[in-house]
Amino acid sequence: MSAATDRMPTDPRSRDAVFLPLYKQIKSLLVQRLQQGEWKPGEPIPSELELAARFQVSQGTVRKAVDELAAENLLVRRQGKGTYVASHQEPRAQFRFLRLVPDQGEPVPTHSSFLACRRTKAAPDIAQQLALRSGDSVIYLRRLLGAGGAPLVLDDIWLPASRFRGLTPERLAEYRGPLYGLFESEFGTRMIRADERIRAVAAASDVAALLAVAPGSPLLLVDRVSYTYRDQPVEVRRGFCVTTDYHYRNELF
Amino acid sequence: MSAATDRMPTDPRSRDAVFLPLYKQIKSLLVQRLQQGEWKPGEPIPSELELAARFQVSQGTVRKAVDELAAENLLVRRQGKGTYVASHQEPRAQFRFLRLVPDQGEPVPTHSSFLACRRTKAAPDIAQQLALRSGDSVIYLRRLLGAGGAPLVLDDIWLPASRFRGLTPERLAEYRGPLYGLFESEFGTRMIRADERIRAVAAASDVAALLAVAPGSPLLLVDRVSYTYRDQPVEVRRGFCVTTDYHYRNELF
DNA sequence: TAGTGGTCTAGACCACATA
DNA sequence: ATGTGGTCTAGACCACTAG
Repeated sequence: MSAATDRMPTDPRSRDAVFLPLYKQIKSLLVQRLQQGEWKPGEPIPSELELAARFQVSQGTVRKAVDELAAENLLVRRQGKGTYVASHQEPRAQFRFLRLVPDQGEPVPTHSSFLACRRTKAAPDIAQQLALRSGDSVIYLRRLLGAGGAPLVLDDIWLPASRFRGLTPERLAEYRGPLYGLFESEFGTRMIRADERIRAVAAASDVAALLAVAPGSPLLLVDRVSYTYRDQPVEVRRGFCVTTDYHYRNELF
Repeated sequence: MSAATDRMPTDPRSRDAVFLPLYKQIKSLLVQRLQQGEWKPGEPIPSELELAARFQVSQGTVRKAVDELAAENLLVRRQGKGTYVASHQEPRAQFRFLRLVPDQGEPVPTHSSFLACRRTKAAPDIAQQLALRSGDSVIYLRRLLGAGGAPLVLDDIWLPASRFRGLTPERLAEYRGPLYGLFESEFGTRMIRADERIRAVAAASDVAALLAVAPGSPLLLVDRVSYTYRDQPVEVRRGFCVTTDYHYRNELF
């Protein structure tokens, strides 16, 4: 076969003829299957040779598609074993979204307690960020995260109710592990990436009380919007962080 | 030729026989040449075919090495033209290390004024971060960054004096453009990556005065260590940021 | 021993930029 | 028309894992 040419000729009839490489198309098909849950987090996907046969392309083309998905943390390659759907359950991925680390020493296991879990109507700004209509149902959570006895982060979280139907205070109380692990295993929603906006603010009195700091203390405010496959927003999170013994780490490339 | 085998046999004599792929070796050679300044920022490197001939490997192997260096922002590929050494001068790379953006609207050009530029001895913590001996000479800069008339960031910067010999207040005053652009074109030192530690602090009175905020106001404190090729630390920077109309943006993958 | 991903090669052709 | 990077293929062999 003569490579890409026969498959995707630049069509002279369409005026905005777009060249889409084969491996991008394969990549898109793989994401589609991930989204549909054909392969679940933690499970292996078919081998490269099998995928190549299924999609009628060479192994090299499948490889390039899988390479990119692995680089984006959607898949995890394991030499000699296979390629697996990434999961928030694996310890390896635990700290990918947790940037707050102690100034000294190793990260200490955190303890989370939920102060609120209820269904409400989305305020305009929350609705907009979740790509919902204003007034659509959302689930609101308030969570206090502590490390080594001291309060560390107060999170307000909003989730689209449609996607997280059945998320109750009881489910939250009994669940152990990261929140994103619960979301992916219980609700089939896997967080892929997130955008954050960070600023310094003075602690309001209610927040200060919960975090056991003086009102007006400087806090790190982290506004996050999380996305699942295909850039679908699925979580809005606002966290107030005490950064006296912790800091937000970041690596710039 | 029979691929990797003949070139790098897993040596049974050495007990910790390490398999180093050919393309990793090529990559290392390319970084070495970049570090030595054989090709300067903004300049093209030889074509893939020429590099393949020079290193006696196939084009595909060179390609894989270059692909990784491009992914790490050391090189920039331009289809039909060639592969270039990345540069802080290009507008494309301007915002790679500038994460502070306005809450609304497009980034406004900033104005920087230098409040200090002198040679001193490195304090222990600075020396340690720059991999120097305590008491080695460093250049200390203090810079006030403003946007749209209002002060935005106060930066304290420490640089190893040996690498930046000849950096004077006059040179700083007359230079236009990003600081990293000056470093790379005038001192042959190109910043590759940086580690940051972020926290919220209350403004001390002197800092508050310079930033035109009330003492005790919450500020974003960004501690940065920048590295050049081969993970050599070359800059320590401590920035106090006013985040009332600006925020630090971050993307998590 | 078999199966998986990882590396390397050689060659063909395409898209893009420039002269 | 030429040269560059970009895509695709087919096949060989290596490293790693597990039954």
